[in-house]
Amino acid sequence: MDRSIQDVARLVGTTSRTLRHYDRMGLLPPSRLGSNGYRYYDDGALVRLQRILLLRDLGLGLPAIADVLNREMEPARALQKHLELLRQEQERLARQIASVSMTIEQLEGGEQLMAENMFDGFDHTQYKDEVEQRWGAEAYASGDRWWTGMTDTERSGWKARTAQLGADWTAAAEQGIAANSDAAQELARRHYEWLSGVPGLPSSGGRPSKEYFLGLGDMYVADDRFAANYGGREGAAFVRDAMKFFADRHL
Amino acid sequence: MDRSIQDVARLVGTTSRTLRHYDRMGLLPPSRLGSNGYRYYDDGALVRLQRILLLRDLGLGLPAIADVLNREMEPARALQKHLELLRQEQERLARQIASVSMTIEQLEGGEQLMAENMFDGFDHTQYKDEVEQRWGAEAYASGDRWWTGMTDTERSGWKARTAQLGADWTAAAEQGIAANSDAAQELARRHYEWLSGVPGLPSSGGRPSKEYFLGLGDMYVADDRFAANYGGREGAAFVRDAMKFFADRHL
DNA sequence: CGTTGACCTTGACGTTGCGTCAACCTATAC
DNA sequence: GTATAGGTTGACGCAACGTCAAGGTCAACG
Repeated sequence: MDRSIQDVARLVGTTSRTLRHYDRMGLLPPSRLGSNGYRYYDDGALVRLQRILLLRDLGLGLPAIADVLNREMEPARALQKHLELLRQEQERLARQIASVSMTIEQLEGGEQLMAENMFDGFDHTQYKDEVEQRWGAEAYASGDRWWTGMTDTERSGWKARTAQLGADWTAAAEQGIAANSDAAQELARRHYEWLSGVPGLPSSGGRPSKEYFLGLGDMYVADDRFAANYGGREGAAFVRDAMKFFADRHL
Repeated sequence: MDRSIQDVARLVGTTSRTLRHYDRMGLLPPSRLGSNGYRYYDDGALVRLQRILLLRDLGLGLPAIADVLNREMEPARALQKHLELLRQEQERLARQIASVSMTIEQLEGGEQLMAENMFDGFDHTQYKDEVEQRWGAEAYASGDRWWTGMTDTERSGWKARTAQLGADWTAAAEQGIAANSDAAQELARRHYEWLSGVPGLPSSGGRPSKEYFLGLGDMYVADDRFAANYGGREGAAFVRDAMKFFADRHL
């Protein structure tokens, strides 16, 4: 009752290459080896193969299948674990589909694929690593580029506010006004509002947290790429001081 | 204004390895190469990189991204094509989730992972290659093992009918009755009904097509693995004749 | 001027599950 | 004997990089 590798392959609807693969990785050794090196499979091997293919069709990986068949893991538990992965994949796909759909709409609305210099160096998602170290990875775990969810008008509006804010900060710094002056504090308030328009930041109740706001000010000074937007290090120091004053008062 | 590879990587939230990868595959060459071999990127390269990452986040493959950026394909059309793939993936996932969920329920209902010898050699999905050559691949394109969608009772019922049908055919063949006799035609009718319970077959209006039914009869004779279920080649020939008679009358 | 540490280079293997040759031996049938 | 089908062991390919490995370069510090 032993069958050759081709017989088995046709019988279960797969290929001999697959069976050799399963053999080499120890997932399904043939029940007998001919003196010529041929692989022969008996009914027991067939049953095991059917189980393998069943689990494979359910989407499990071969190592996971091996765990189940070698009784190193409860089938139900393995499937439960796998089910969660599948659900996550599905959610990821759903988000991606939404993003792609919106992007298509924007493109058909005559917009370019991406405005040049859209962020003017303000893209906070750039500082993924630094921020993650301070506030944990989950704040950025979504991985989506948040601005893909913005409409055309929203984006251009945000871009304009961003540029204006940077210019106003720079001007104020050059005038040498005090960080706790009303003008500087008004700028700090605008800065906070502007930040609130960036989803995905570490926030408490929909708005950036005090810790994030303060940390951000420090980064403006510490990082030249940021500082450049506020008139260099001195300007950035002024911004940071104003932000700290604002945060202590209102956050 | 040229930036080193690490600067760029941190700036956009990726790694230098990725940038080298994009360089080697021609997707994003550096704007300048130092005499020391260092890669330097200007603002133009940064814009291109941003577009690459945007499209990548939408799930496009790098070759597809290259097509878009090299203006060999309309962005909107590329995204539309991609959107269809995503939708198909999502449907596939949904079906898989349903299958996994049902399997878990069965397992928790105390059932084994799979009954041994469930198909008694009748599994038509075995003959994927042969049937695909005759009726096209799309009939089996779904790839799902249809019976995973059956409940416990459905499966055992189908299994019983299958075994009974094979036994009845064999008995009739051994009695030497005519293929166009009423008894043989009744068997042919039962065979057709039985086949109808196998989703995924090439059908016209929910039931197997005449072509499939006739081709199946031929295969019963031509293939010993099938013939064995009907009492060998002679029995299979009887079955085929009865099926042809039935098909000409009723299909 | 030497050293340290950060950053750069190319090269190559690993990942997942096989498909697809390539080169060569074996079994079966006419 | 030979044609044909089927068996064997490599080894590369795919997608998009992660991850060493080994070694050259650059800026700063003492």
